[in-house]
Amino acid sequence: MNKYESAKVKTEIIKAMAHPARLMIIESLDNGEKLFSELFALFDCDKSTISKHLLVLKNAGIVSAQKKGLDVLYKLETKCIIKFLDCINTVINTSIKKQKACLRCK
Amino acid sequence: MNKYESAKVKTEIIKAMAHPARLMIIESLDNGEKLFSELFALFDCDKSTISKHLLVLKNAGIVSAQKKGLDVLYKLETKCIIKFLDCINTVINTSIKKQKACLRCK
DNA sequence: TTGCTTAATGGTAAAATAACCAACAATTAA
DNA sequence: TTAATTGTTGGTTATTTTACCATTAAGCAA
Repeated sequence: MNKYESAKVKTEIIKAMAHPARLMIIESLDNGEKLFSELFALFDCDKSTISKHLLVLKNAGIVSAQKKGLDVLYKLETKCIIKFLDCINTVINTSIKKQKACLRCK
Repeated sequence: MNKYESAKVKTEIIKAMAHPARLMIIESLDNGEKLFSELFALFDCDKSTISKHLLVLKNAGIVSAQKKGLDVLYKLETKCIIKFLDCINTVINTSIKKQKACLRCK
């Protein structure tokens, strides 16, 4: 597998995180496993939309699903995902700092 | 700013990472700053394509650019991005392990 | 069984993303 | 100045992603 193909595999997982709803699902699941109905309640959109977002996360190996009667229990497969979000905040804060510094110069 | 908007800001950065070429650029810049020409040499595509990928990374605050004569020097703004890639590998390895376990069951 | 509830799937249209080519802007060297 | 080189931007087309609606499948309860 060449470098590009190797990078492509990684981006499949990153792409799965690259949607506000899916990111919120991940953050929510970090506090413990949740039922589909609980996750769905976080959003104001069609049930099928959330179901498909969860499918994307499942296919990426980020979450796993388990039937519980009529409902489905979802849980996070790897905790490290959350640590990354701290880094994202660093990027955001760095950008904000630079913008402010830039304003002072003008 | 509500939770969805907050998540949206974060996904802007994640989306910037969610392309094989951009991920390779990030990984390359982790070894030190690079000229555009050096980064471009990693790929087999149009120069404008790479230029636009770099613009995406710059807009996300992941890299910064500095003119050096005819060339442009790019560098990584935050090192933590790289640590995340370790996590991605964990997700991949976990998935592979599960697949193998699944095969044994059948 | 017969409804009732809930998540998942199929289909479609709109929006976002990505790649190429062509043209441009900036810099260097003759 | 003029010509050559290099990175960026504009424009177009093809692909991918996303959200909704309608339908289906699975499980529960009367």
